[in-house]
Amino acid sequence: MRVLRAKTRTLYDLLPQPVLERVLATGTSRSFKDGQIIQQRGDDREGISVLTDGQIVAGNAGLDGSFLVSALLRPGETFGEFTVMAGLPHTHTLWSQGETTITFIKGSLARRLMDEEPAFAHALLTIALLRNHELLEFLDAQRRLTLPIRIAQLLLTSVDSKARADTVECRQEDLAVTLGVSRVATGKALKRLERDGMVELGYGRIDLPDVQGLIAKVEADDPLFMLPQI
Amino acid sequence: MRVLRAKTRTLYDLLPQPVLERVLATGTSRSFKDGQIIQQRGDDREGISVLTDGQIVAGNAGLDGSFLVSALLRPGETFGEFTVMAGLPHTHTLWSQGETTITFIKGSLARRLMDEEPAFAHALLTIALLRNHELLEFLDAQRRLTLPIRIAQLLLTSVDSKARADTVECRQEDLAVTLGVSRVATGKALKRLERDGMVELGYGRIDLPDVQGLIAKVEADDPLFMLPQI
DNA sequence: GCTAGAATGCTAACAAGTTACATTTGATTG
DNA sequence: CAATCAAATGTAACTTGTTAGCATTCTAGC
Repeated sequence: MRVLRAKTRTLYDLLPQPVLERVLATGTSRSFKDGQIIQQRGDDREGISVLTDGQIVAGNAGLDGSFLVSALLRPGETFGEFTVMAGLPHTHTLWSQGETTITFIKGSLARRLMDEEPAFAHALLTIALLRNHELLEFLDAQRRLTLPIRIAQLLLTSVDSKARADTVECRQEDLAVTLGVSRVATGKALKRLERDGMVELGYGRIDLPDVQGLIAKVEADDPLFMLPQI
Repeated sequence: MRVLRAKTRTLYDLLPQPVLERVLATGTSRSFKDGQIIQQRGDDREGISVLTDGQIVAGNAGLDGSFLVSALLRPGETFGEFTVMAGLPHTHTLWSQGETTITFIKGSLARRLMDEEPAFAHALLTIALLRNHELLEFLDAQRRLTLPIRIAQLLLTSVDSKARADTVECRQEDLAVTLGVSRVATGKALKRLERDGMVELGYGRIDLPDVQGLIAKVEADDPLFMLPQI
């Protein structure tokens, strides 16, 4: 599955090298094969995990047992912080996509580390706030914007915003999963964008023949839409 | 408007008194009359604000200009942290409900304060993680659970979980706003709960004649549903 | 070239939410 | 103590998204 999500800042970007090394050295490394369950919704094992290699899918079972994806994690991203700071159980079931490795820092060690390395606490705060921002924007978009516009926003995150035209290699299914809607709805919305000349649909790819026009269209509905500039 | 939301931990709960006093003394106090705009979506003024008195509604305009509420803030709650730590603009327009007072700590001072008072950084991290958790649970519930169940969860947050029966004084509109759905959808869902004998609808009030039964019903769909235990 | 599996397209029936408008409720008042 | 009116709730027509099933198109690999 292709990850479609704006790149976020992670521990790798936010910590000075020596601190990062100390953090990773404090934890213990664990590896998972493709499709293994890393943790279950409701687990209350206290600790902070850093994904060091591979990819993780986060989600939960719906009422009918089907699995609903909530997020995709990439190397450098962390999870489980709130088990340490807030004593809350894990909200999501995580499973590995391909070979993955995580570094697990158990609660007591994590707390000590935060006291001794203010930069660590600082980085975790920044990450939590960024994630918060992302969640709020997502929720907001879901309420305020139509599906075609949300799809356009998502496509634009994987594109050179200066380009005149570009191509995104992804399946409609990938878009659907990230936005939490069905593939059928995604297909319909893409067709509407195609009628407006904003995209051209291919097999496993979507061409954006007029990136600037698409940006303008999105900004007309969401004036504060900004492409991530990290 | 009645606030329907589980009580969360705030700076007031998380900071030792002397630190709290220092934090509040570092900022400057501002007051707003009922209905005044405190900040606009997109503002990028850096600073952390603490709501010290009154109530704030957060939301944004939809495509048609109508206002969509995203959150209700209560005394002790903070906002704007990510303008300081992540350099991001405000996601929501805020406006005061009734007379409100906030304490605004501008970016540079907030950063210094976090360095000098680790407890402050610590508390902000806890708050951010709790909010994260709340947002993830909300998003998750929205995808996985039906509206009647989500409404039941919400009603149960304002009720004595030990009681046999109880009453919630709120308008259907209040429930609708907190869940981000229309009042009509809320009414329909409540009717379904009424047919199941789980609620009795009044004018500006909802009776829960069988609190334990309602809890059981919710837990059947969301086994990890837990009443807030602060 | 063929072909099989993957991805997309289409349809129909249904579910759930929205908007706009109608009705009921209960506090206020002459 | 009716009459009134704004607040709250209810109803109906419509929109959008969902599921399910199947048809079609694409492409990597034989």
